[in-house]
Amino acid sequence: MMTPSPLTADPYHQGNVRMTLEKSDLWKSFHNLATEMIITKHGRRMFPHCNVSLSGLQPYANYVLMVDMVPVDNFRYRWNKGQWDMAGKAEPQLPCRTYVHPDSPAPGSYWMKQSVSFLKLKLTNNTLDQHGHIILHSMHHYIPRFSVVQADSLYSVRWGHFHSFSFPETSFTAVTAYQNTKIAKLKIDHNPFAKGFKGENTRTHSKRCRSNKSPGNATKKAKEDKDPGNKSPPDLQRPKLNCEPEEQRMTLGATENVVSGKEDLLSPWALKQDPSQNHSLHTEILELHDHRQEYSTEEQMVPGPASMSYQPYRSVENGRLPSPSSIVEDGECRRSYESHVPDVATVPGHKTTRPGLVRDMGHHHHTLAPAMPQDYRVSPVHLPMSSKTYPGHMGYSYPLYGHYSTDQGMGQWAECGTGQYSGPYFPHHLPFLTSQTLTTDQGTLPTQFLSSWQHSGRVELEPELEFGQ
DNA sequence: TCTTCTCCCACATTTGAAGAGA
DNA sequence: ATCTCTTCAAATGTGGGAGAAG
Repeated sequence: MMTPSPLTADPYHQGNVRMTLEKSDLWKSFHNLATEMIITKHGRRMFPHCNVSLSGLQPYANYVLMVDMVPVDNFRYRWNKGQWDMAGKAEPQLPCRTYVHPDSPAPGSYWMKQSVSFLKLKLTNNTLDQHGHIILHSMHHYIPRFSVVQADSLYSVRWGHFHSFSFPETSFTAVTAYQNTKIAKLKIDHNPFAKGFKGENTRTHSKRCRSNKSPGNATKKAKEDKDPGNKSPPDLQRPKLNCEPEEQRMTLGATENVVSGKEDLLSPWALKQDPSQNHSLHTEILELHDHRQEYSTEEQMVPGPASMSYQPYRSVENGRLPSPSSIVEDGECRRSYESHVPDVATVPGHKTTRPGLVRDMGHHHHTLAPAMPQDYRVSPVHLPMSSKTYPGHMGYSYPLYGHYSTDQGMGQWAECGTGQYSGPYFPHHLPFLTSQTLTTDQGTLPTQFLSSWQHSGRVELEPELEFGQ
């Protein structure tokens, strides 16, 4: 169900970029268990890795593809008795690096020719990392955000329109060690690099024997207690967050009672709370219960005009992600979203794109992750509300230059408030770009461009002030 | 004491160089 | 001389265990 070839030059499609998540079924399998991604000091690949296909691009225009990790909420979590519980406020924001696909920039025809893999993307918890890996906090929730920018070079990205996409099933919790053993098993089952852990006559077994030499392995016992799911049948039921709405839990076939006293801590981990999303994300589970009718599908099914402006607002209110209006279920393994170019002015410095205004717009301003922490809400990147939005619209686009006017100096980065993360990650002379970007034959990126790239981690972090308050 | 992180291990896959053969 | 194919070693990626750190 891909869009017609752009060669047809259908004017109604020229501006419509569609992105499809490959191996969506695999992602959903992990998502059902609450995906965890290992982060290490030296960087760890994601598994499943991000793999998308694109359509609707202009074949002869150059595009830059990027992905960054957006915090889903403003909380830190802990794995407790088989589920993720909130464990306080999130750590101060880290430099949010953007991984630029090494093939960027490339013509639209190139990107559409085959699926685009972000296999080499690595996650790290090392704030001093200088390899361009994406720096994340352990025990925090993130969701990858893919961006497509029409730009002839990495220099001109900031003047291009961003088409951003996010797939709820790709959200994950960054961990330094797997908390949910079911996730580990699922990874072993599907990741070829982990085949060494399959079967019983593996090193794991021998190691266990070795570890038996040390009697009274408290750690082991603690771990068993840690994941009581081990003792339960392998029903592959996704651990439930305390913050999940009750009706959703019930729909998912949960039997546990809602933990009382946490209702006011409703997590904005939107993908876990959007019933319509669950409708598609938990198909495997729901097949057993067939409670689909219990989901409110109006967002997805009825993109009426009345909801056009309301939905993003409600998304925030309920901590939901808007439903995609153009979800394409291509078999079991692909989901796609279409990004419509918003009807926004493209004049640099356009008011609607200024962070200040975005802030004034409060939680209305984006459709991607409405439950973002405050920091990201003021992010000038999430601002499609100023433009024509479509209900249930996952993808969005925006003019980047609007956020970083040409007269914007580096000074603003230095204005980040006190009390925020003050680690060594913010030397202005160090580009927070991927190694791919840095090694491109474009050479060193201009300062202004660098500053714009820092937007997602730093520039937008004006609200970091809140952390210090 | 508990939770989280880091290091190391053994195993599997991937990659690229080297060599053989056509 | 060139190309293709095979072999092999090194590099890389993986989850788990043990112990350290806080």
